[in-house]
Amino acid sequence: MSDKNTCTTGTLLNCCLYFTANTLARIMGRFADDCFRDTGLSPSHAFTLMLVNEQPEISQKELGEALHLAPSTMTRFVDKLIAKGLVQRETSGKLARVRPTERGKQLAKPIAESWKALYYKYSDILGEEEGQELTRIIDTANRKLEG
Amino acid sequence: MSDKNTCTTGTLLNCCLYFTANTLARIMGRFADDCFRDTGLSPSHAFTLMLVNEQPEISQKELGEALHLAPSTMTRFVDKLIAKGLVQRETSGKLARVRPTERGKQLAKPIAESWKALYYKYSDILGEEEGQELTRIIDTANRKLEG
DNA sequence: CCCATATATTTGTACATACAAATGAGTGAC
DNA sequence: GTCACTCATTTGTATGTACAAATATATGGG
Repeated sequence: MSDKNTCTTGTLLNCCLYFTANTLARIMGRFADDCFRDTGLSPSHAFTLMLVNEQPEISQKELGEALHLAPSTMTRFVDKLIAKGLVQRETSGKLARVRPTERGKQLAKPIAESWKALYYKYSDILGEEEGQELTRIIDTANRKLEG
Repeated sequence: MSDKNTCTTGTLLNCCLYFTANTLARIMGRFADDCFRDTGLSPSHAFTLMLVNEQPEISQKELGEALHLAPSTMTRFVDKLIAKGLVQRETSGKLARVRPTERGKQLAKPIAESWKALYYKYSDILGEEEGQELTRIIDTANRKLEG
């Protein structure tokens, strides 16, 4: 008769995908914050810069699509990266294209390393195979849910 | 040779648990916001009230543990529920116990219904079995990751 | 050429959440 | 009984993210 099996709402919450997904996201958020701390960027900003480094002149719309983030969020992200001197925004017509500065390019390697550290951090706990499997399953669900 | 298989960072992101977990959480957040809209509460606040209704005189610490949220976050949540006249805070010693008001109790049913609607909303897309399976897998991972 | 419409971005504002520091309350050693 | 310590809560402040409304640019029909 473990506590785990009594049917209180407390445990019922764990049967709710909204709830478990949010919990996982917050846990991973803490992990990622730790790993990316020495890049001086939050994980999302680091990912943004990573995409910009990889595809210079990418538009903000494209960034938003790649990151599944709202347009206004991309504006704030790019604003912040500009403030840190890591990218430039070049508005050509109605598009805003984003390009890395030299300092931005130099961050490519530290970001890649932080990202790898994050991968190992959760893989060490979940097991590498299981971690990948979990990621794959969630990704598949995301595609379905996004319609 | 679909685009899906080219190895750009854009697709690599989907192999990152931090990224996929966050994406899932945001998608589910939108679903939940929709479903809970007519309760007048955000999903997290609704869950908080649900726990209070189920275990009157629960302490904020216990609420935080059940919801995996930081103590300061619980203070804000309870503040908000008080402002809406749904719960009362009764500080006895160093503990803050929370109890539902009549209006809070009346919300129990609408909240339960919204919750069920949320369940069906994602189950319809993922399949009920698959949704449950996904939830279970994430919950298991959460337990491991929380240590 | 001008209007209607569609598209990309920006701005104002708001919400959920967290961390760190401050407060307030109980507890055990002496 | 007081001092040191721990614990629950609160407060100040900051971050990430979103929505809705505003703006700016393109585009196609007349």
